[in-house]
Amino acid sequence: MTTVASRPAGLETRRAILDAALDLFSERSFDGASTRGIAELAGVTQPLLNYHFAGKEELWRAAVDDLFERLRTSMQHRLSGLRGVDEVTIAKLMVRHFVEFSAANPQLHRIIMQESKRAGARLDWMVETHVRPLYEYAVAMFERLAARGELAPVAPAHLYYLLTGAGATVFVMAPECQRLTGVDPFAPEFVAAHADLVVDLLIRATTKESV
Amino acid sequence: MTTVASRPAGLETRRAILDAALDLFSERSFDGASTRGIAELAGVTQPLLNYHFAGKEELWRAAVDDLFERLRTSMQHRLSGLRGVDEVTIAKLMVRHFVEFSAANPQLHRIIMQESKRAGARLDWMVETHVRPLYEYAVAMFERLAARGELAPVAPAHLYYLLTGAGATVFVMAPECQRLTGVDPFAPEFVAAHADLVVDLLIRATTKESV
DNA sequence: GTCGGATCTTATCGTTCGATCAGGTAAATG
DNA sequence: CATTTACCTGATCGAACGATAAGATCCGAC
Repeated sequence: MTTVASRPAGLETRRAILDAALDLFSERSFDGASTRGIAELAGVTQPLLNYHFAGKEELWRAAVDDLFERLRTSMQHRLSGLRGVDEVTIAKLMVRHFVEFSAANPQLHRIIMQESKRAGARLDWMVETHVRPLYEYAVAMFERLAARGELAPVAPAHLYYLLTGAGATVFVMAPECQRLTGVDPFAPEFVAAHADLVVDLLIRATTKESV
Repeated sequence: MTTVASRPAGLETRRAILDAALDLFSERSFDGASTRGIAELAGVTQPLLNYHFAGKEELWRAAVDDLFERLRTSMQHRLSGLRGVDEVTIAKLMVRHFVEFSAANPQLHRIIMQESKRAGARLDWMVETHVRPLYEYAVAMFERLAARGELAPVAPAHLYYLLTGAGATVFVMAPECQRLTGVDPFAPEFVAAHADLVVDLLIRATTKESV
């Protein structure tokens, strides 16, 4: 915690600001999160945000960049060393990792859902920079599974939003879930059970005979 | 449009304000929607909001009341005149109506998701006033279906958020869906197909043998 | 016809917002 | 030791926020 090292004290500060920004942006939306609130949560003064980032919009982009980067690296790490495994198993593993990541990082879909409600520059940037590559990857996987007869040839838009909606919503709405059901959706047992259900959902509910 | 009638000119204004408030609150969150923006969308001046409603918070509550009231009445209307129909059919019909209502009124889950991200007075009020009755009804239905062997005895929190997440997310995120996939999720064919998938998902993916 | 309450507007209040400026401190450099 | 540079803070700007006060308008009642 105490700044010890040579020069790069700014890197720790930058990280603290990014983490605080991610929390507040995801929880209170872009407009609802004030730069003063982010600064307070990060333990710094407000003008420091403008020293490290060009402005509020730029800070938001940096936080979102950082979040998607974590998703990519964690997914790659999870799937590394899987040579020769059949694609159905890989698909199940990816869905499972997606659910677990959504539980460990509820900010991801909170921000995505927030921005996706409204067309605009932030949504355009987020989609083209971060979401589309994931979507294209998922679509390609859907198509390979459908060609093998493992998945019904349902339009990818349906499958994609069924997957993200079913897998992430309960973690996005964790405070409501806690209050409404008394269940903590971040509890490891709940996350594991939910991942099982979503995997079953996507793989079994859309097998060829079913739809 | 032109105010014809006797006295209640205020009722039309009140309705215009409520509609505008619902659109902006759901799209830009409570903090992101300004009273001036709502007034402009409603075609009135900003102080008029404080004449018809006690304040921004009160306006938000009135708009949410109105929205949930529409959900209740439309559901009752859809289910009226269904005597002697077996419960599985009723359940399917309710899921279908839920998806269709979510498509016709994307504000519903936009507001629910927005407020559910963060504990607070607005979430508490919304859950206890509007969400809990729906949840209790759904849980009772899950339990009856499970007792008949039509549904696996999965914890209701999973089923509830699978249903709402799978059924509503694509409409909440309609602008992203449009830009990402080129598909308009509000198109009648898309809504119908999505409702089919969700019904299948909930009824078939959780039959006893599956989980 | 005029009176009274309901409806709506103009002007403005104090607060908070994001951003900037001028300066200050401390570590690296010569 | 003197100077420079990276990092950080206090003070403050104009704009936008939610709210209110004071008054205009209009319609039904008597």
